[in-house]
Amino acid sequence: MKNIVETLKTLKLKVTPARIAILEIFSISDKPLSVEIIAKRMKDKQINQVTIYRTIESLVSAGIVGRIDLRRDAIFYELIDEHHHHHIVCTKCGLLEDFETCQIEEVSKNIILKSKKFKMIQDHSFELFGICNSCSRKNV
Amino acid sequence: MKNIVETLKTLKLKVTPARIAILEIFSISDKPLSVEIIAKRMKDKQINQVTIYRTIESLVSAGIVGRIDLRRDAIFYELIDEHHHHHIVCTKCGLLEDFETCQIEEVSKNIILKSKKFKMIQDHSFELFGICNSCSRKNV
DNA sequence: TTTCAATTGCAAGTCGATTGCATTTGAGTT
DNA sequence: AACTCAAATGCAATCGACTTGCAATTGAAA
Repeated sequence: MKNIVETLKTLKLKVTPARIAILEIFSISDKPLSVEIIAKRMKDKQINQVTIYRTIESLVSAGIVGRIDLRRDAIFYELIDEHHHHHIVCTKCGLLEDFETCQIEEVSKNIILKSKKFKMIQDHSFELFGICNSCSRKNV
Repeated sequence: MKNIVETLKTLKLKVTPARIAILEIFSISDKPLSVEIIAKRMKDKQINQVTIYRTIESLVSAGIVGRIDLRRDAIFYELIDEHHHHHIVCTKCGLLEDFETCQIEEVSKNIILKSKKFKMIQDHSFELFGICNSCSRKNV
């Protein structure tokens, strides 16, 4: 992500402390984040948790943040950047690994061509769930 | 799904009214169901909503029911049957369309071969999200 | 500097899902 | 057929992620 203020202006979103802070946190993180995690990383700044929820919602609507269901306690979010990727999640400990695949886009295209009820896809989910090597060894 | 009682016995699960009722509902439904929907379809039978939650959990653990996040209010579930499929979801009205694709299994295999932190995948999510033709026309 | 919709904080509320506990029950054992 | 006990169930209470109402504040355009 380039300059955060510029990005917000381009999107015609008001430049507010909450948006800047949250986008900063996203841009230095290489992992999807939950509202709870974001709140912890903002402890110094005085920003209400409700504001985090609403700010993220505005960023999702603006199309620069994506929502991910990792089958954990809360919803996770991450910046939608040029490196489109997906995740493998450990169902025991939550460990994440990214992977990139361009095949999903092809699959989606094929599917939409065959669909009778849909002509256009906005988004997709594709996450893998397993037990990481570390948890496997622990044999929990 | 063949005989429900036989299935439960094979899985070493007790044959209880709740399990039978829920598996019956699943087996006549061609769509994923939420706990709320299942509860409605069981109004005649006297089965507590908590029991539905716990029964579904046992069926998920036993590996015959799968959990699906359709980005709706609640989690959805459906029988894991021979026709492995995924869904396109209308983000406006929730309309569902199934699709089958064997390509996802291939993609998963390729990914796991490259992974450093995982050697085995249990499950995956793959759903498409869009606006259905009907909602498009309404231009909401 | 004026204006006003958008944003924010606070408190309260919503609602899907979970938990504790006493009771019941399925199914193996005697 | 009676015995045994872990598993399953119902009820009430609770949790916790998320949402909403409302008044106060603020970003940014006029």
